[in-house]
Amino acid sequence: MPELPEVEVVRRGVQQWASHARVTDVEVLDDRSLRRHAQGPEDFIARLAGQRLGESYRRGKYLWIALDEGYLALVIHLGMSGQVLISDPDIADPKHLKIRITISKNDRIQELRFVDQRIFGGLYLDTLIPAEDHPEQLIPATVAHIGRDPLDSLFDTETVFRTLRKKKSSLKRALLDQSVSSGIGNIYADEALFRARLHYARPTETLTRKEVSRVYSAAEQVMRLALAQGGTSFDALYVNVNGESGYFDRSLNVYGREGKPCVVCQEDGLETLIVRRKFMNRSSYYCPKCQPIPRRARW
DNA sequence: CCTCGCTCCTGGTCGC
DNA sequence: TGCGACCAGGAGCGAG
Repeated sequence: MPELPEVEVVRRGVQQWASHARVTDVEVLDDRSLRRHAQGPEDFIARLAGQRLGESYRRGKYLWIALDEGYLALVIHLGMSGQVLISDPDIADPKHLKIRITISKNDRIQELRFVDQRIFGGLYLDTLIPAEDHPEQLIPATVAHIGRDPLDSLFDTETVFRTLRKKKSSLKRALLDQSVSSGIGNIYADEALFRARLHYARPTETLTRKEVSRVYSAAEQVMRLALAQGGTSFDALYVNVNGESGYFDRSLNVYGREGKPCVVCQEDGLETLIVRRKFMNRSSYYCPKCQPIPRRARW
């Protein structure tokens, strides 16, 4: 499943191959992949066709390409299984192809193909508005409520700390809450908690500034590591913008490691086994020794 | 306003 | 071998 590092890889690919190209044709093969585009496929096609694409941006797992005209952006969310492929038109359509955007750049015709098996992702056109905390930056209106992600240079730990102190929730729930900070999914939430030696059921209002800093720094670190390795994925569904799979599972220390020894404990000569628990209807992995259950846990 | 559980969707896997 | 149950999960939405 695409996590933030994969989305950043896709953004870079889109920037290289699609930015400053002209849209010559748009084909919607499955209306369900037009997420949130209430006006329907005809409107999407009519407004996108003929446009010149501008720069590519990202916040959390939202990716968008600004259009040269009209303060509009083509917003892309990969969801669970979305892929963006840049292909020559003579290459056969892949399975689950949902939207085809034919582009022309330097007299070369290519296709930006949106492929999605589970249809949790999708595309839509949205208006660009100034970001509230930094009005020089433009952001799609539907993405404006999303917090900055840990890779954003304007990400502010102090703001997050104050937000968490006011909340009555659990730490993992807050990590996954996209209005607090964006781009942290189930996998990186578990990895960040493990590295910060904090338990997911820790009540947010009891967190110290130091602990908040630790867990978000950990999230940033593990995502930068993934990015340096070309994206995290152990799901063959994920393919980057040029159609190449990314692999990174060896760098995950807890996620998916139920019953396997904790790598930190192992260095101390202890054999603690990673535990899996149901939390928020999702799997959570943690080390019972490194991440003890807090005295006043909030499930 | 805040918190939290439900829901969308498909394909792979497992037990009987 | 067939079939149903279950699992994976981002994020919007609405109930309380």
